[in-house]
Amino acid sequence: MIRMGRRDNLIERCDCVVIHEDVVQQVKDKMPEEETLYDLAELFKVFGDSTRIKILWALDEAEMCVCDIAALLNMTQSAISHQLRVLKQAKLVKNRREGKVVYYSLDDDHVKQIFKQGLTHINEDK
Amino acid sequence: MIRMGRRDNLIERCDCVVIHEDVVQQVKDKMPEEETLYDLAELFKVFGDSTRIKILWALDEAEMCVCDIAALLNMTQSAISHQLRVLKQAKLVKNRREGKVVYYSLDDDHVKQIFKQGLTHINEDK
DNA sequence: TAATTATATGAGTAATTATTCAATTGTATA
DNA sequence: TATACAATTGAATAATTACTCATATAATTA
Repeated sequence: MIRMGRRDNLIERCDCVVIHEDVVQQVKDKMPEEETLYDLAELFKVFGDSTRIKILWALDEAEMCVCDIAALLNMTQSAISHQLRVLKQAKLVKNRREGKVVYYSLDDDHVKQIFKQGLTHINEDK
Repeated sequence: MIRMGRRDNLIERCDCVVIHEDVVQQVKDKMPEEETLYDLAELFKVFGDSTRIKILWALDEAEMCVCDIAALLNMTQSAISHQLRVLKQAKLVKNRREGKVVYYSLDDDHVKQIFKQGLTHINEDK
């Protein structure tokens, strides 16, 4: 039974016979670092919630305070605040304080580009 | 106390006084349909898992069978199969059967573009 | 200072989900 | 036909998470 991983015990947990060892090795060599792919997934996870998508879209139109966003999306201010925290940690939004009011805005130029790519895929399904 | 939503009871659940009613209304008019934003979030949710990101990246390099992917990622073939199901439902991958083996490949040209945009954001953090 | 308001935050809860495990399906072959 | 194997699938579980509720913080104003 041919199994891979002799070089670097690649497949301790694979429960099947390797079919195309050469292809696997080639692709393995081309894969980015584990951490890069993890970070990428973490970023998309932030985009993977409709509330956050709405917030990002809204902030792309105009700078808004927490209360405005809550009104716009018909949600509690607390829920919005929690999500803004997530977006800020992901460095997608920034804020500035003006008295009691905190204004949020986009902190990244690529947000709309990422949206566009996503929409292209969605609309492809005719 | 000025509250919004008179026109279309927008803010039943907002628990704060609206600060910038005009801005909220302007942004509201520019927001895409609820369904569009939901679909967009659903798509990014698929990208928001490192296992799936790895699978997509791998398939961008080469067509592979389930067993190959499991070996490459050092995971069980069952786990991979479950994730391939998710990716297929999202129309991101397609497959073809050749005897006992099922080969998977990308079903979308934009996957790499979406990756690139994401990486641009990540690498922006110096 | 006390009251008000905008925002943030921590704990709790319900829902979602990635993986495991066991069993099944589909195909090839001995 | 019986066996082997790639892949799929369903149930169970553990972990994550979006939101609520109550409370705290920060800034303004009476």
